[in-house]
Amino acid sequence: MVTLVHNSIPRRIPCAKCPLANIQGFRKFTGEELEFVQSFKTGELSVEAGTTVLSEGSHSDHLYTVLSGWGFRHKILENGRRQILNFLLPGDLVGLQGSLQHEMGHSVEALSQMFLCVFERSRLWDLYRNFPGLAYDLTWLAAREERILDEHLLSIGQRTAEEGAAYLILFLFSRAERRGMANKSSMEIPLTQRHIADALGLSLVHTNRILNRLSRRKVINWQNHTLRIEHKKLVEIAGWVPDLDDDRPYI
Amino acid sequence: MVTLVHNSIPRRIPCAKCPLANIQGFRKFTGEELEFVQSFKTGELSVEAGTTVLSEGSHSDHLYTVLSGWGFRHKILENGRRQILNFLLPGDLVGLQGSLQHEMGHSVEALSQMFLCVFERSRLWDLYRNFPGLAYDLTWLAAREERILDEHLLSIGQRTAEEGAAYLILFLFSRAERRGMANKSSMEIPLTQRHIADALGLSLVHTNRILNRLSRRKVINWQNHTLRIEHKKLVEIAGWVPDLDDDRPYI
DNA sequence: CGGTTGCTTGAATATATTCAAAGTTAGTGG
DNA sequence: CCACTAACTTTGAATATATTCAAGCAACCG
Repeated sequence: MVTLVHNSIPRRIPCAKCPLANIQGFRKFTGEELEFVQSFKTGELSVEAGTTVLSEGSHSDHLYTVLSGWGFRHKILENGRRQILNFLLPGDLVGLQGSLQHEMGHSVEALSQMFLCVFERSRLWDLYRNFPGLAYDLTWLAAREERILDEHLLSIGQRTAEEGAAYLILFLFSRAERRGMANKSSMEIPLTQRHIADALGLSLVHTNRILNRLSRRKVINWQNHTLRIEHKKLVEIAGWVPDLDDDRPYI
Repeated sequence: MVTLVHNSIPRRIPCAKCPLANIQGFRKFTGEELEFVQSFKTGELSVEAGTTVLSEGSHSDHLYTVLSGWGFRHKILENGRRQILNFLLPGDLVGLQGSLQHEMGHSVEALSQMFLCVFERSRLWDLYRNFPGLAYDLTWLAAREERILDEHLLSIGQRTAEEGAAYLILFLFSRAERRGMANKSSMEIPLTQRHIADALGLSLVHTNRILNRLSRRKVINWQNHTLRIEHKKLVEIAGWVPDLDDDRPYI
């Protein structure tokens, strides 16, 4: 299922022409950093929707940056219940945890076709020794992920099902918007209600009823794979506080 | 409420005699690192139980390492509901997130008297530039926190209340044990049921019933502030998988 | 003591799950 | 083009899980 890039995107994008560089709000590399990152990068990976990119408990020699497409991180209990931990969008780093520790603590699955940049774990130490700016970025990315997880924990633990759903939708929307994958009120979204349920820790049936309630009240409109939102209403329901970030780095 | 150290621990512990260094499983510094950390450290802080050490939304010029005592990180919704995100024990880093980003995304409160090492945020960049090993450690610590949060998310989202409680108790126990603050089956624990409830995202009443059920079945015994556990039974209920860590760093 | 904090219990209610079944949609192959 | 399948969504009904409200109890502290 895992295949090398062959068609729509050239086999090897030079980092100088990284498509992520054009996204507003993403940090720019210095010349030396760019040169290093180019050598750190050993290839590209293309996976189809539904593919498992990394498995919990495995040990990977690579880490990745999402170039395009959607994915998610998750963990599964022995009884089969699945918790979606976070969603992955372009610019997100994949597998850092597994690179620092023995094994991956979670699995990663593609929600749409994804293109990923492949980096060599073995050269991570070079990065730390010679590129403190990039090292700082890695910590920054880990700290931001921590912040997102904090917020999700707050959502699942303390918000009502409806508030949590509203929050999650706004979260996905704002992340997509920043990457130019959504406009003010509508976006293409490759999730099913099952994913929402597993991210919120709710049953599929209950999630369906909550989403329908929001639809009937014209807060959202989710059809085919496009989601339209009434931003103002959602913000009110979710108690959303926008997060003003620094220029965000990627590698 | 925040006071400088004055009595039981001397005003300034030299890093060479850091009490954390004696804890088994904690990483040792090289000579140069030690020298830097000593200069990075600008003081110590002692706080009483109940003190808020850092507040969500604030901007702190310091970061901290817990030298002794218990604390917790949390976030609060406008309606007053509180989610405990994680607990803090000796060796844990406090406020890294706030040092990398504009503001703290969560608050930190002491559960017992705590002693903390105080570091200067402004010198963080020196650390990255000159001590790649320490920089790596910071990323490692952030990645480990991420892993813990992943697990908590799994717990709250997918485990039953009883499984979640069992998991949380084992989690606290294993962390305390590694620091020599617990023996095989019993420990001093400064939490109330309110803290357990807020960490699990359950109401106080329900948490009480769940804990009593575990008590009646002789799985746990929690009286005064000491907790005794039947390790084997808890592991079975929680579906606990021990995490074999590297030597863990601290700063 | 009196006041506060934390634990416990019952009863009523609300929220969410499970089970079961049917409706919808998109894709596949004859 | 239709029949068929698979994946996803929707609904109802029964049940389980968890919350809220209210009250009482115990321990501790000044």
